[in-house]
Parts: sequence; structure tokens; C-alpha cells
Amino acid sequence: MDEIDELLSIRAAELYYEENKTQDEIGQALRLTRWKVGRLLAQAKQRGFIRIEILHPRARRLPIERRLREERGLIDAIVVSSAGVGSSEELQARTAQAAADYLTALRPVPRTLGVSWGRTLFEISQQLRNGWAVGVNVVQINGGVSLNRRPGTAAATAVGIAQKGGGSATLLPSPAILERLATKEAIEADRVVAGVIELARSADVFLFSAGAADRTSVHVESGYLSEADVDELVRKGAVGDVVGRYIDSDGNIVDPALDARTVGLTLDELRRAPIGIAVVSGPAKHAVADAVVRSRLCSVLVTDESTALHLLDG
Amino acid sequence: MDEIDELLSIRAAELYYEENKTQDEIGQALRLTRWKVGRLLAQAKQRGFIRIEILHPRARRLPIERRLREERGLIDAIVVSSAGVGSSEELQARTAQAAADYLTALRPVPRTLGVSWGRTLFEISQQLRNGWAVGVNVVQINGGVSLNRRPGTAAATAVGIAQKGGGSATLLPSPAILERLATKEAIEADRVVAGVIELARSADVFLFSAGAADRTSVHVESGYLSEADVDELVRKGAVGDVVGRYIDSDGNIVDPALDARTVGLTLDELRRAPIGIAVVSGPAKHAVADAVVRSRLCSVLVTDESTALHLLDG
DNA sequence: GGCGATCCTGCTCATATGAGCATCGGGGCG
DNA sequence: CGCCCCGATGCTCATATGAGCAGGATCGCC
Repeated sequence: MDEIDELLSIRAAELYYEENKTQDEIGQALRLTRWKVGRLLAQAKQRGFIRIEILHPRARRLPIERRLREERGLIDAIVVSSAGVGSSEELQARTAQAAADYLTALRPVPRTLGVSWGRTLFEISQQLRNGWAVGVNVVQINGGVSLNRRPGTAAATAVGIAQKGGGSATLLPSPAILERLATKEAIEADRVVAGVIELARSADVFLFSAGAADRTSVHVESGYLSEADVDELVRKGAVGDVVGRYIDSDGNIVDPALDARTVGLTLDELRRAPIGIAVVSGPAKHAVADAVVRSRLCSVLVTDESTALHLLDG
Repeated sequence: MDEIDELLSIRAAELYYEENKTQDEIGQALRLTRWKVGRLLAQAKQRGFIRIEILHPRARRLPIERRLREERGLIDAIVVSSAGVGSSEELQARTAQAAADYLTALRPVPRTLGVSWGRTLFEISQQLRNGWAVGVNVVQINGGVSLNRRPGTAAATAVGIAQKGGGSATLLPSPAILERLATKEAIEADRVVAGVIELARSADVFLFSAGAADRTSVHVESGYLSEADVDELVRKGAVGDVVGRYIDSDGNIVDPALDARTVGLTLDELRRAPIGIAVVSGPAKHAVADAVVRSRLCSVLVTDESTALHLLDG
């Protein structure tokens, strides 16, 4: 296309999109046939001169979702638009909202839903509406009671999701990470704990997030790991954690000894799920999101536009 | 519209604009009739959920232009889009480009074109193409030879416009502002100078810019005014200058004594022009742009989107 | 300069869309 | 309790748009 056509296509686009003229009218104004105008408009679109944005907190980016499904082998992908987002909190809220929407629309309605905990999961539990399902049993899939600063958010998350879904919650009464392997094995041997984990294994849907491997991690905040521990994990290649288990960019366990002291489903058990929904957003989690998708820890990903583009192009 | 319809209209917009589905297909997907879909789409547009931007350096904003014409009584208005603009230099360049385009398309082609000088006018002269007109005589409408730092840009502007338009330039051989009134009157009495000004009066089109009343003004840079002079003018209510004459927000001369020492067409002579094209862009010039339009110093305004919106809403 | 390949143009025709109208249904009022 | 009014709905029909094709200009290549 030469410069004259480029300018014409811009003039045509202005008249078409800003002035609501018909292609025929534009043709008369610019002394072109209406077919030429149609072709100019098509080219303007194709060459990216025209950007159409949907400005709404709950808007999604369907073309990116499609690419994620096709190029990264996901069963489903939900990508929230970051158009007009102010803060990273808003992005987080949008993503949680989208995850709640997805869960609500999920068919068949899960009978047993395995959940992790953390900031993202708590927000999802808040965004869910009463009656989002009928009779869902929610079970925690990794440990984490009471050590974190605002005690009970892990429990509140599971209970909230269950209550609003007209079902009950089964909590995993155990710390996330034990200091000694023997203690962890003892806890897992406990009848109640073993029963919960067995129930978790049988869940038909898992819902979990991922954490970045940095000092702002909930594991540091909760006191399960020190900042030095995290630094060491990063040195070994960790990009983040899923259900408390730290992975590298290929999804492999970074520190098997630490992993052995972590209570809850293993990553392989997570991978075996019929449906595994990962909710991951924010620039800090680009790397871990990539690891989660690459290693097939999830079959459904709920994320934001920038993270999604990172997965596709980065 | 209730929330459910709002969400539906977003889903519909996503499918329509991002996935290129037809309204009928969307209707099937969302279990709606195609008419409902059409109405949802119309509402989404109307409520501003859908933004269509034309991303091109030479794109214009026709709806804003129309409002400027209608609400501010201009014969014509050219508003360049600021979508995707990086620097203020780029905005300046786009505006100058638009002014050059406008001049090129102007019919009837001006026989005598009166021009001022300055950064904006120089840029316009650069953007004009060879042969933009045939046989245009360009005449300077205000003084300003040789005092400014890069000497000769005032002359280069007029000569450049004339050469590219296949005509000749008539320069006004005088400083912009004289120190003493008597000197100014003597200069204006000079046969050559008087002849140039007489020719300028007869121009059928004027092309000029406006300067902000601040210390970055070309008059300070050129040494015609000191920074203290400008501060004093601002104190008296000056918002900027047109052809070297400082005006307040109503377009009135701020300092009649200074004005009397300024060589060139008077503002009233400028107002009498059949066509007066003002080219004003950048946030620093919002106030002076408003004064120029309000006091009818121009009949055509070339500006940027943000300045235009300031004129309409501010 | 002749020749074919390629791109561009303006057409026909099928499809998608929007305007305007009859109908339906729910809530306020006698 | 019935009636009416108003907004929402789904239609008919006119219009706008896009797909595909045939003729013609343009270019490189011999």
C-alpha cells in the first residue's frame, strides 16, 4: 500500500467510525467507489490502524484466550482485559472476579472442589455469589492453618466458598511446611489428615493459585520460610510455588527435601485432576505462570492480559 | 439496564468485535435473538464500553472538529489525534503536518498568504511538499528579522513556504518589537516597510501560531523581551501572544504601550482576514488557544485533541 | 515491443444489520 | 379486579456490507 492509500484509509476510518457515515457516503466524499472504501477499511484494520477496546472491568480478551488454548494446550483460558486498569489490586480483583464467574458457569457443577489458599483464593471466595452452586463440598488440598498473620483466611476461604455453594468445607488441619520430615510423616499418618488428603485426591475440580518466588510470598509472611530460605530457592532456580511446592521454570521440584516436608497433594496428584483451574495474575507471576502451564499443572488458566501475552510471546 | 444486561452486552461486544461473529451467531451462543444482540451492542457503544481509536500520526478527531465548528463558531477546525503520542515534539510535528495538509488542500488556492514566524510556522514550512500550490506569494505579517538565536528561521520559513508553493516571499525587514515608540513609527513610515505591511493587509489567507506567555517564549529567546518583561505581562493578565502582540484571556491587548512598539499587522487587521488559520498545540498553549478562538482572531484552528477538549469543556 | 503474471477495480449476488412497528407483559391506578 | 400505560420483545422490510469473480491496467521479462 502506498502512502496515498494509507492516508485515504485513515480518512475513511475517521468517517466510518467517528462520523458513522456509510461506506457509500465515504465513497462519494472521497471520490472512491464503495468497494474501494470497504477494502481501505479492511486494510486499516488489518494493518492495526484501528484499535477496538472493550472498556469494562469484566471484559475478556477472547482472541488471546483462543491462542492460549491452541498454542499452549489448555482446555480453557480466561484472560481479563487490562484496558483502563489503575492499580495491580484492581487487576487482581478482576482476575478473581473472572475466576468466580468461571467457577459459577462450570458444568457439570463440581461435587468435590479442592482448593488451595492465599490472597487470590480468598478474593475469589469473596467474589462468589451466594448460590453459585448447590451442594459443593470444598476440601483444602494443602496445609496452612493459623500461622499466617491474619489467622483463619485459609479456613475462611474454603468455608466461604462452601457456604456460598450450599455445601460444607473440609479443612486440612496441618501446617503447610513442617520443620522435620518425621513430623510431616507423622501428621500425614494421622487418621483425620490422611482422610482429608484422600478426599482431596478424589476432587473432580481443583482451584488453586501460584505464588511468586520472592520475599513477599505468603510462606514468608506466614513464617513457614525465612527470607534466606526463599533466596536459596531462587538460587536453585525456583520461579514460584503451587500448593506450597516450589518449582523451576520447567515445573520440577526445586528442593526435594523441602518438598518432602510440605503437607498436601503432590504436584503429580494435581496433574491427574480432571479439571485443574489455576488463577495467576500480575507481572511478578509471569515466570511461575509459564512454569505452571508448561508443566501442565493446570488445564484451565485464569489470568490477565499481560501475563497471557508473556506466555504466548515471551 | 440491569447488571445482567450489562454483562451480556460485554460478552456480545467481545464476540462481535474480537471474534468477528455475526449478531446472529452471538444470539445463538448467548440464547438471545439477534435483535436483542443488536440492541445490547448499541447500548454498549452508547454507554462508552466500546472505544474505537484510530492510531495513526495523521489521524484526526472529526467529532471534536464538528463541535469546535458548532460551539465555537469556527469556519473550520482540524484536530489531530493524540492517541499513541510519545513526546510533545511529536504532537507538535503532527499538528504542523495537519496544518500543511490543510494548506495544501485549501481551495481556492491563496494568491497572497500572510505568515508569522516561530517554531510552529517553521515546522509547517518543512512539512509542506514541493508544489503544494502554484504561484503563492508569501508575505510576513510581523517583524522579527535576525535577532533570534538561529538567525534566519523567520526568513527561511516564509521563503520555504513560498518556494515550495512556486511563488516568492516578501519579508518584513524590521525587528519584532522596538525599544522606543519613535523608532517603531519611523520604521513603519519607511517606504519599503509600509509597502510590505500594505501587501500583508491585502493577503487573502493568514497563517499564524500563538505563543504562550512564559519564559520559554520566542520573544525571550530572541531577546526582544526579558524574563522580567514576560512576568510583568503575565501579572497584567497576558495568556500569550499572536503575531508578537500579547493578549489576555478575552483577546484584548494587555499592554498598549508595548503593543504600540510592535511592528506588523494589528490584531484587528488580522481579524478582518477572509481566512485566518491559527496553528496552536501543546498543553502550555491551552489558555492562549482559548483566547484566540474566543476573540475571533482566527476562523480556522489547527490544534491537538487535548487543547481542543480544553476549548470545549474547560 | 510483445507476452504473460499479477494486482487492482468494479461488478453481482448473498448476507448482515438497523429502522420502524405490532405485540406482549408487568406494574400502577381507578 | 380490571384497565391502561410504558417499556421490552420479536417481527418485516429496506439498507449496508462482504465474498467472489471477470475485465483491465501494470509490471517485469524476454
